[in-house]
Amino acid sequence: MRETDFISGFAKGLSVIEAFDAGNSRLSITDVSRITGLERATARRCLLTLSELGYADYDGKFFTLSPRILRLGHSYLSSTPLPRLVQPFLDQLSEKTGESASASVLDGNEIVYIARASHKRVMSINLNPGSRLPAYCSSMGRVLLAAMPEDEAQRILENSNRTANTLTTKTAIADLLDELQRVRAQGYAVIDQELEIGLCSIAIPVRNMRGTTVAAINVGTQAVRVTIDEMIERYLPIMQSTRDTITSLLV
Amino acid sequence: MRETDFISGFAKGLSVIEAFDAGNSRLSITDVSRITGLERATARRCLLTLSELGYADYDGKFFTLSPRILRLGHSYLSSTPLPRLVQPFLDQLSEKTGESASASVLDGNEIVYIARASHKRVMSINLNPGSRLPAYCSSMGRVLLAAMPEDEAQRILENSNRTANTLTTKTAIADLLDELQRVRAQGYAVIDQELEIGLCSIAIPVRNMRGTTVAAINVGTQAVRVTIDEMIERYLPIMQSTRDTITSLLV
DNA sequence: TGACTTTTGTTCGTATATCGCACAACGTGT
DNA sequence: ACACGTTGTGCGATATACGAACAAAAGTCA
Repeated sequence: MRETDFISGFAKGLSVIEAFDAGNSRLSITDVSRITGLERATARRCLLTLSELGYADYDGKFFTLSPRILRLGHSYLSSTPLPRLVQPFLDQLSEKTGESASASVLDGNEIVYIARASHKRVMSINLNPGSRLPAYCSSMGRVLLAAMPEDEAQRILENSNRTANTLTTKTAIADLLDELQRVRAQGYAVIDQELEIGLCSIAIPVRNMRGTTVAAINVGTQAVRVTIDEMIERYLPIMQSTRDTITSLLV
Repeated sequence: MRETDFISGFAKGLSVIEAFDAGNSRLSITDVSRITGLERATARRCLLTLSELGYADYDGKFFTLSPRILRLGHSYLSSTPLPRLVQPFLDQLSEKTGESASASVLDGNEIVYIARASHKRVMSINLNPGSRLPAYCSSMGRVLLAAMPEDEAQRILENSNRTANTLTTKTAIADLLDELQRVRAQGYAVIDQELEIGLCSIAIPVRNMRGTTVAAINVGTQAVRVTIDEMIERYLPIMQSTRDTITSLLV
C-alpha cells in the first residue's frame, strides 16, 4: 500500500471514537487530545465532525458518544454471516444444557463475543455480542489460540497482560503453552475458575469445511452446579454435535 | 461550526463502514463506491485504511469487516452510564416477570437497544444491545415518541417507512398520533402484535430526576401466554417500581 | 476581591496530504 | 483478440493538519 492510500484523518477519527470507554464517557477536547495523542486542534475537528454527523453529542464543553455509534459495530454483526448463522444453534445448545452458550472469535489478545444465548446471569459482568475477554484465561480463547501456529500464539500470550484473576489462573507462558498443547490434543478447553471465582466453562473450536478454525463455542456454568468431569461428560457431546451441524453449513 | 472544522475524509470513512450490512458482507471497491456514492479512488483509500488499521480484511478482491469494528460500538455501551446502570434492573425485571426485559433509546426513526435481559426467544429475530427496530410499531418507540414535542414526533413518523408488518399494525399518521396521545395520558404503551404476529409488549418511559425522558424499558411476551389486560395488571406495577428505582439513580 | 498563573478552547497562515478526474493496466468471459 | 468491467496510478486543484499565537475561562493565592 502506498503512503497516499492511507487517510490519516480517518484513522485519527477512529482513534477518537475508541478514546471513549468505561472510565471516559464525557470527554473534553483536551481529554481526547491527551488520550489519543492528537493535537488539540485535530482532536477538536474530529469531535466536531462526529457531532455534526450525529455520532456524538456536544454540550459546549463535553462530548459524549450517541447511540448512532452502535451502527458501526452493528455493521459487523449484521453483515458477517457467522454471527447470524450460529445464533439459533446457541439457543438450542443453551436450551439443551440449561446453561449459557456463546460464540466468539479472536481479535488480538482478546476474544470477542459474536453471539450468545444467555440462560441466567452467572458472571459478575454482563456479556453481549461485542463484549471482550482476555484470550489467555477464557475457554474459547484457549481453543482459538490452540488453533493457530504455536509461535504466533506464544507472541499473543507474551503481549497479553496476564493477570491472576483468581488463585487458579495460569499466567506463566510455559504453563499456558502446555495447556494449549493439551487443548489441541483433546479437542476442547476447560476453564475452572481462572477468570472469575465460581465460574467454569468448556469450549470447542468451530471449523469450516476446509478445516480452518473460524470461531469457538462454549458453555459456561457455575462451579457449584456441576463438576468439570460432569461438564465434559454431559455438555461436550451436545456441543460437538451442534458444532458439526454448524460446520456442515460453512463453506 | 466552520467549514474547515469538518473532516470529510473521516465522514466518508464512516459511511464506508456503514455500507456493510445484512446483504453486503463482502464488498469490492466498486461496490462500496456504488453504495456510498463516493469516488472509487476515495472508497479504495477508505477501505485500504480500514484494512491497514485492522478494522477490515482484504483478500485482494473483496473487503470484509473484522471483529475489531465492534470496538467502536462497544465504546458507546461501555462508556455511557445508562446501559450499565439499567442492566441489573432488567435482569431483576426479567426474573420477576418471567419474560424478556429491555431498555432502548431513540436514534432517528429507530429505537436502539442499549441493554437487554432475554428470557426465552420469543421473536423471530434476535435482539441485542445495538439492535434496531422501527419506532412507530414498537412499544418503546411509542413511549419515546410520546415523550417528545408532537411536531417532532410527527416529523419522525412521516420520515418512517411505515410498513404493515401484521394486520394490526398502525400505519396512518393520524392513528399513530392518536396513539401517542393515549400513551402520554396513560403513561405506558402496549403493542399487540403490530411488529410480529404472536408478539406483545408493554413499555414505560424512564426519566431522570429533572423529568427528562432518557430511555424506555419494556417487557415482551408471546400473545398466547398472557392477554393485554393481564400484562398491564401483572407487569406494569413491577415495571413502574423498577423504573422509579432507576430514576432515583439518575442525575 | 483582584491580580496572576494555568489550563482550555479557538483562530490563522502555511506546508502538506487528500480529492477527483482522466488514463493506464489488468482480468475475464465471449 | 476484443469488449467490458474492475482496479491501480499520476497529477493539478483543493482541503486538511500542524504549530503557534491568541482569547477565554478557571483556578490560585494574597
